[in-house]
Amino acid sequence: MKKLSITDIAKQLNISKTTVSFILNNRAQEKRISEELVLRVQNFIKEVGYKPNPIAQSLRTGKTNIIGLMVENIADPFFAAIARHIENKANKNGYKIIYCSTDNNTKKTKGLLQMFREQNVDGYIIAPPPDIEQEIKSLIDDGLPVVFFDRHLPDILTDYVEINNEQSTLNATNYLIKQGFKNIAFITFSSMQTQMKGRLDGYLLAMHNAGLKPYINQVTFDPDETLVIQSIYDFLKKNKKLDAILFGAVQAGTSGLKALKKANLQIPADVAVLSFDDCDVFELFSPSISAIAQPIDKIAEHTIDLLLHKLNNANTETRKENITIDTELILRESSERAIKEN
Amino acid sequence: MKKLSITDIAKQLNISKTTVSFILNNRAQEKRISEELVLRVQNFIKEVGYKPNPIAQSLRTGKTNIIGLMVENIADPFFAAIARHIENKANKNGYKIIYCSTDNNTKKTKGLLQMFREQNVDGYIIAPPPDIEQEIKSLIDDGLPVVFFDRHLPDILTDYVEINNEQSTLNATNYLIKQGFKNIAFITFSSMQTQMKGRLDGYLLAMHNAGLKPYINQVTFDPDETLVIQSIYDFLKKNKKLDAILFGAVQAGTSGLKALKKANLQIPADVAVLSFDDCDVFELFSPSISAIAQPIDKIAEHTIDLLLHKLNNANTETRKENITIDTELILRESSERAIKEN
DNA sequence: GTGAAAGCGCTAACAC
DNA sequence: GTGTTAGCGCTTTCAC
Repeated sequence: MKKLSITDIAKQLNISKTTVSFILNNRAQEKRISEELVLRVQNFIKEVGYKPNPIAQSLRTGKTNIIGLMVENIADPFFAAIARHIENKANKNGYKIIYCSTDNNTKKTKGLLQMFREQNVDGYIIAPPPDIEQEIKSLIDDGLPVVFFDRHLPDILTDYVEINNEQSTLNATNYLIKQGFKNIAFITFSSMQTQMKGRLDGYLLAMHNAGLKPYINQVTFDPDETLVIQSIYDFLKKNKKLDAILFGAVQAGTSGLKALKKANLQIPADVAVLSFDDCDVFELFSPSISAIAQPIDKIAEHTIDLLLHKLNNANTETRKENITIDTELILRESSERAIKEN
Repeated sequence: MKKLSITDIAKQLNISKTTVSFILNNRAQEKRISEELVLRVQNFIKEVGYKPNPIAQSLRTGKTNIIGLMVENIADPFFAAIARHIENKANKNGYKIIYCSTDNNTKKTKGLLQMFREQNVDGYIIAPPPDIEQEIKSLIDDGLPVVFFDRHLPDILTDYVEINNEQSTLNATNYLIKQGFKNIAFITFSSMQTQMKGRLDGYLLAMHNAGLKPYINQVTFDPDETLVIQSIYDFLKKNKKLDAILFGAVQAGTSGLKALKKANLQIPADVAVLSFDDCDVFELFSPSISAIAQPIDKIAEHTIDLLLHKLNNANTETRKENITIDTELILRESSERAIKEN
């Protein structure tokens, strides 16, 4: 059973395919096609279950109704959750999502970007890796809508959605300071990307304001978690005076907890813990883990909204929107000042 | 700067686009095009950076090089990890992935399936929801390659990759029995799908073999986790004799742990715990949580391999492959028989 | 108000 | 060995 084409429809109804096309694209009124014919066509189409071939439409119009989503890693719970929300809303608006994981790797991303371009995706949602400015610029120059999330590129003028990274770690660090902790470390992945820089800055500012000495451990990210754990473990061994740790990312946090376990340090008696990113099970830990929760729904919602808006208003406006969203500091047991027994 | 088309290439080289097309599609030898011309064309193409328009190719050939991936929920760590592996391998083989989340909802899935069909995806990787047999059958009848994973539909003859669900819970339950537990509950989501049925069967078989009375709690899945927790909590309150629990899915497990905390039950002193699906942080819990680990990499690898194979050997063979993969029982503290103090 | 026809970029049957 | 040409299914200009 071959699929019907617009020509088949036209033939069977003894009209031209132009007319069918106009009716299909809601231009019947504009083209002053008789109410009656419109109805006849619509009924017939529904009856035989005809659907226009989107590939032919794409070839003709240059629009694919596909959005390219580039996350760091789709297996990462944060990005997976973002992907879920974006998918929902995109589908509702007639868009499909092609995704890919950049691994935050510049070279890989260039290849993926090329793939998306060849595929002619209509718009891009990207958590950009470093040093990708040139390729993004070329995208934008060609009039393709691009929205960043989670981080941005300072040299690129485009819409983006971020959380208030600096304020978040500032608040968290201030809280730890108020609890009476003095030797507070910041453990994170080494990165010069905006989100990570913001988090580091917030921590440094709080420590500076309080006149405290900062302890920073920037771990090189590695897919092999044992290396990360070892690196944090070594840092802990070298800095025995630490009484609190702020983790700059959830992967650093969980690896850090494993390192703390390995070092046999009690939380929060020996060292208090607070991690960026909340995670379902943190409340189940003993002690439960304090966290800076990102409002993932909001981030995703704003991101896809921004892109859909650009998609619907091509070239209408060039104003770039930058949205900053607040995080929530969730205080649990791990960051409480314990009464030391002496 | 307009993109070049094959016609432009042909014109600039003063040859016909057929020749260019043949060279592009590696049919130069077969068509006996001179070595020299081939080289000239290839160099020119590389020089100007020409890439064929995949949409025009699709329209012409009916192939899109897109794989449709239907998971239950892309935000679920299991499915996200699967998606990651499939993406990797698909990209390496020149395929892109369009994904969607079915929510295990039949009606929603029908719509998504329709969307994929309209989009003309080349092949399907699906974790099928219930009652979708008709639509899948129609897919297969139309010659479209379909591979299931995580579960299958007994009435549909197609390739699938699953784990050994029944054996997994059989082993786990037997382990608990050997530890000396007598009142072992199985808490899971109510579902008649093959994977869930297998897990239930394994548990029942083990209990039956040991002459023990089964305690089953089949919770209705709800995105609002508090309802799940409450339901498990109620079950715990009604069955105070329980000394061990086997959870049939990781979401049941984490919700269950929250219910146990709420009920103020100590693990494993009051009740031992073992959960289907391992999760990064289970080893960090106090006590650490025992789990049945699915080899996600293997599942994904076999699944995409099966599909790629079908894609490359269209119609060559109709033999269906069903792959069953073993799980790993990871024993930690939560399932150890505690020495009760009396 | 409706239809003929061009053309989006590509592949491949067929001609020479 | 290479070129001509028909179409894949659709949108849209232009003519009537």
